[in-house]
Amino acid sequence: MATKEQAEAAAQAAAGESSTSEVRYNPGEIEARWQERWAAQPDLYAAEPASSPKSKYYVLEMLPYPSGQLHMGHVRNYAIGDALARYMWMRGHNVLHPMGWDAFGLPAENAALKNNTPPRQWTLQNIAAMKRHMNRIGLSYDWSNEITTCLPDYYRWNQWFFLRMYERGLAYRKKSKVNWCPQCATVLANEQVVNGCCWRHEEQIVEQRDLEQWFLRITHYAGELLEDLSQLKGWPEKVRTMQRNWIGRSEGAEIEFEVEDDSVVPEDEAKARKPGTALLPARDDVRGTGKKIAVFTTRVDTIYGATSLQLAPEHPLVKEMTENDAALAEAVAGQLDQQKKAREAGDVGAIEKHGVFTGHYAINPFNQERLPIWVGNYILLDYGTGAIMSVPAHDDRDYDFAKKYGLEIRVVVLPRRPGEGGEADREPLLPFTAEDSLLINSGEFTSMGCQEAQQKMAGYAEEHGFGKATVTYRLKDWGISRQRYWGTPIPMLYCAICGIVPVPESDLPVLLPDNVQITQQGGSPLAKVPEFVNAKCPKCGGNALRETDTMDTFVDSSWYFYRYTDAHNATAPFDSSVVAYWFPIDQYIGGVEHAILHLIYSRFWTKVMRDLGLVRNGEPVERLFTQGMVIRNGAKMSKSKGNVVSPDEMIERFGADATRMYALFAAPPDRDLDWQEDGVAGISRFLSRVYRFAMKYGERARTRDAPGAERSAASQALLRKLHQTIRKITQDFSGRWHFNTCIAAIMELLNALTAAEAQIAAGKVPDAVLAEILRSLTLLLAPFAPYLAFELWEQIGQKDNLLRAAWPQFDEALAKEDQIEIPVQVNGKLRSVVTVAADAGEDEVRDAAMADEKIAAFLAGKEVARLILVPRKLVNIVVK
RNA sequence: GCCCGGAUGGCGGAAUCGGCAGACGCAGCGGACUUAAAAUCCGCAGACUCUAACAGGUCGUGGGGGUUCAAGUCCCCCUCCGGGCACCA
Repeated sequence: MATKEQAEAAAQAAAGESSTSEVRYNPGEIEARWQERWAAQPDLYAAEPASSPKSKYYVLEMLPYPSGQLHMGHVRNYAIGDALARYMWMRGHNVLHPMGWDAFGLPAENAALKNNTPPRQWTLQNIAAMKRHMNRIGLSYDWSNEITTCLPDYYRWNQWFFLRMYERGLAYRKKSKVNWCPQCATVLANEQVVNGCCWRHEEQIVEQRDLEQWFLRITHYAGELLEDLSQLKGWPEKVRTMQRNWIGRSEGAEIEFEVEDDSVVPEDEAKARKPGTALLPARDDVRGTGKKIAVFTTRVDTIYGATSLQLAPEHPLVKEMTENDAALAEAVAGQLDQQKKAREAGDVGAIEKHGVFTGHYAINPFNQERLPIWVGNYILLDYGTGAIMSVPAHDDRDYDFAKKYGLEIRVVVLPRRPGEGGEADREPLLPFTAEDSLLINSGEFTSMGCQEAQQKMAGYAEEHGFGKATVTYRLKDWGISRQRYWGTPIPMLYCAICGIVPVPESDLPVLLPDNVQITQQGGSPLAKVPEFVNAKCPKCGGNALRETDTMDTFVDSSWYFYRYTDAHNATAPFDSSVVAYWFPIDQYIGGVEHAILHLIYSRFWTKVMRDLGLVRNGEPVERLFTQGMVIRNGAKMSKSKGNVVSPDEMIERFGADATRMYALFAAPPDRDLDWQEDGVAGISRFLSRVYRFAMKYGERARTRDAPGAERSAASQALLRKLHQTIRKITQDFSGRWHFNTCIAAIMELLNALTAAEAQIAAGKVPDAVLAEILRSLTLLLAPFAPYLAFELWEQIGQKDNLLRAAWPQFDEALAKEDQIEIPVQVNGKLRSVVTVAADAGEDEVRDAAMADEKIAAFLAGKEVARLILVPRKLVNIVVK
């Protein structure tokens, strides 16, 4: 180790030299120069054709909405993808790294209203601006397959896919309750409703409206979407869990209860019936009406404990019952109203349970008991069958409800073991919901375990024709109709004679007209354009009306990454053989906010395309990476919080290299990143030190001499550090992606170089060694600071394209330390450190430890009970 | 309520397999260079404690317990923060 005096002498020597040949790192000048040169080589980052002998690597960042502004979240996302793309090129892969624009959507219409600029013009201007910003950052995109989703050469294929789905029954129209955002003046998908509010307008309560809508049958793939999640080993567990919950598979049984025929009920009994009465025993003269109520349950084993049926207020049978019962109609209407108010209050979970007795009864098919039929506000129409059997003893919600209305609570399951729910084989604490338990009072199923009973009872129901085992999903079909202008027209016609008629494929694309008056009033703006609306029916030639709704913009982003492989194809969405070469995407990078919406739709679309015979892969993305948010002053950067730092300003002050490198250095990429401007200045200082060092010794690094065999200790040490750095970064790229520590390692390498500067200046490090170090250092920097790397590459006399230069190989022999420090502990406490040869044997290490003065002092007069020696790690001496 | 993350110096973070806690950077302090400043370079730097100094000691990774020769890392319990889902039968 150098003494303080030596170090100061070296510093003085170095300082003296640099003052005579003052070089300054000027990122503005360097980056402007390289940008010009890169702009002159449009195919610099172009992927090679599928015939390339190289192995393919498809790296993709989520395409942005062209708001016109890049924010730090974008910079971080793209810096990660760009580092990976550049690394993969240098590793000899054929890299596809495309970019495009998610260009349809409401902001363009809002901007049109505000500035009186047509959406198309506004969007295309923004795209041009954002593309300039991306190029300024120095991102290695292959623009030859750029996609703009609002242009007809792209959206015609949305229409084409829609027709294919329509032919297969995967696209259909139905009237349904839909989520309506008054501010967007359009329908929202279930996935776009957050806490009962609009995803774009956090304060806006979503209303329910009845509308005719187009749906895509994503539920057809619910099972597969769920099962295939287990194949996605390269996806974050968090995202897989979120999708699993969203799909929400429940195994259970559907059981039909027949409604009792009221006309045969004796008059006195009928009079006795009041809301809240308990169930009635089985009667011999009971007759069914033939009307059935199907319920879905995951606990068919508890069916002997059912003491009422509960229907959703919107259930069709309730509608029927209220027709001749004004009092009931009023009660149900009140209930719906309350429900709506509670939902608007926000906290759905806290809504008090509420019910109305309908006056009717149904028959439990297992024991012929007669269950009162209620309308319960906690029953959801669109889950399961919209009706349940209520088993108060064994369900939390049913228990609350029964307590409130005094319904009978009948225990049919006992705990097997003490602990959960009370003592074994005794009446449990209610409600008792554990399933590892035993049935009682359940006819022939008594004394079975719950799981066994579930199977047997579902089988019994099926045998007797009143039910079956079934699976229910939470996932619902994807409503894609939007009453907006700036989207893909849905290629459908309504003919007075022929009904719904698809636009023939030869008539695609259905062009979105330009001259449209945009208003925020309800209804699609396209409906006010007669030239668009009025068409001829392709079947009968008569007058027909066009569908005036447009598609959800998530349709655009569900398959865009396929189009990137063949964006100019005019006869098909893409060439399947080219897709077969590039897919699946090797690495997809984006924000976790798309964990459900975009990433489920994309998986669905891929499965549809596979079934259409267009692609062979069943999943679009092999590995997914979700980067953390960019935070400043403890909150996510946002205009409303006033803590936004603009990338432009950072680039202006410190350069693109420093800005993007800081985005990788400040935190591991999967964690949130705290933006500190002083940190960017620190990176800029580091790049400046690299630049000055390289410029000072660049001339010597131009040597063509091969490194000689004889090397000074200084060269050995530097080469060791170099190869350790290469090893660290290479390994990190292959999995962990902790670019923050990669950059730290490059800093350490530079620190070692400047610490050895006196020896370097004195010629103790041969030029050939210096050349190897500078070349490798430049290559290591290339994924993170491409401008500086290209500049230095040239300055040290390299002529070939840096991006195609081979990534440096590390040499284990050179990376190996010849001496290592072994910590020595006594009773687990660090007492000394001994230095031994790296290949020292156990005896040698033990002897060195025992011989150490400090250790000897600790051992004096004590008995060594045990000695633990971990090779190359540590020695721990246990004494009594 | 349920399911995932996370908590380490003044700050961002490091410690990849149970083996020297705090790499690297920021901010800070001291110094060199300078007429001066900026820039640059060198050095110091978890807390407490002992010492004139050298050297040393104790404590320390949100809190409490445990396993182990050894725990930021593994196990159990708890607190706080962030995210997702939520009357899903």
